[in-house]
Amino acid sequence: MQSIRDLKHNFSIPPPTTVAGAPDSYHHGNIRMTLEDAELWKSFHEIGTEMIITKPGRRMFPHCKINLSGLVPYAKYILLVDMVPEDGFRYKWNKDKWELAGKAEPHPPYRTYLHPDSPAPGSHWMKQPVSFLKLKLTNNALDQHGHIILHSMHRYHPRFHIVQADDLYSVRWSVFQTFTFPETSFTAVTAYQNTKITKLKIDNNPFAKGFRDEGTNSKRRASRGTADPERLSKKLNPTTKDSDQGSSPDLQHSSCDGLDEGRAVRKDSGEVKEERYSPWGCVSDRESGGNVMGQDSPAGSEPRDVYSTEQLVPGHSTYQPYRFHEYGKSPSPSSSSAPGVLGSSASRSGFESRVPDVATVPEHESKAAAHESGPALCPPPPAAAPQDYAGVLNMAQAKPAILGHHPLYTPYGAEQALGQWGGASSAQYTPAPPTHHHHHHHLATDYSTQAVHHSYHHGNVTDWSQYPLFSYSCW
DNA sequence: TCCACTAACACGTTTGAATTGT
DNA sequence: AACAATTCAAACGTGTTAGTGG
Repeated sequence: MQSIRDLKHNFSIPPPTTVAGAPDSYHHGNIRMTLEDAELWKSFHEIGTEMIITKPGRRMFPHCKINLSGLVPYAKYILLVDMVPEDGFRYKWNKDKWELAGKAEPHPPYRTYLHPDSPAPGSHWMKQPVSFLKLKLTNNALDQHGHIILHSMHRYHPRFHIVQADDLYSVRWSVFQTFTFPETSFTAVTAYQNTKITKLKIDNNPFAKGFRDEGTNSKRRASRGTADPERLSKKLNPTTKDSDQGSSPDLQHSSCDGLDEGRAVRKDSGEVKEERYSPWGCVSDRESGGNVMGQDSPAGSEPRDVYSTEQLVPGHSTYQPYRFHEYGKSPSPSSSSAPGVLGSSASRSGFESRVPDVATVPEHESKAAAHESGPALCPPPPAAAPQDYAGVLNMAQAKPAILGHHPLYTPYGAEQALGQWGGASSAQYTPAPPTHHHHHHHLATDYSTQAVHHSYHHGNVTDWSQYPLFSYSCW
């Protein structure tokens, strides 16, 4: 194993790769996905995007918004988003740049965000940009709100998954396609490190508008010094938002993450990466990330391999290894020829794969689900019946239809569900049992129990499988 | 002392129920 | 009575900053 010293080797995060002549979108088969607000993303990417993660959960900014086309209008699809590590390292902000600070820590429970409109017909997804505004990131490994859990000072990038399925129960049997956009990579932080990023956020995020006025800041600063008694009392007011659990309320907003209305569709996004592995591939355990990446120089393309190497594609015997040249070379700004990326992609058939082992847990419907189906389903061996792959998903107001009348595993609605959440099989993260029921509107998969492998395991599966969309927990 | 992180803050934005208008 | 438009208070989403803990 390399020492941190070796790893550092004068390393610093290089300027983001500049996309030159890259396609503004990419499509698997007939499906085409483009990133909305690509320019904004790029402006952040050029500086080094940082996403704040807090205990209660924090939204992303820019937030993920995509355009879709090529879907079968009448076929139903489910959209999912998850975050995967960029590499196997931990970073630190030193002076004015990012530096390696060692190997990445074991990743916390994996969760996947389900777009609240899911499932919806292709026509619905295509008629306007699809935003994931309500997606929240947290650094709380014990989070019970279903937010995506990340480590601070680690780098990640979102993956967008499109699954053709009538409901979450058929996801496992459905064809899914995954897309990623280089410019959406970011470093998770608990406090902004690069002031340029802070400024960009303030200038572009409406919610940060209050900080554009310097006078306001100074004023606040002044009042802060004198612990105003009134303020303190105000804090005690029941109506005051609870900073810790306060995030739950937002989940109650029914208008969340819907499709953006009347928004102009921009298609000038940068190069689009596509991943052909199966996010649902078998899970071995997080360590592989470190192992795989740990050997390589961060400056090289290797780090990328953590998520770009060949993936298990259940149902496809012709799976081929695939590597993202560009994406992996963040250090080399020049390597921007997007064509290479696409060119390197293997056979198109590889883009599709079966989605196995999917268990869903629509939160806001957890109660109903619990009623209908009762407690968690603890399935038999993997690769068996649908129920076998009970997973934990935090769903943002997923349509009740998703649950349909199928039995569900409810992480929040049912106590036992939570047990799975923490993962009896997860030695590292063992969230405390829920003390109360929540209406969870996020659908997230908890991968804390990654020891399980499904039977679709392909011969040359790689460590990629450690980043599945769904966990095979519950047993 | 340094670093990562947290909680409390102030304040603009957004939400959504109540109210008013057609 | 039904629906649309408007109001407005509460909740939410922000970056800041002092304080905490290792």
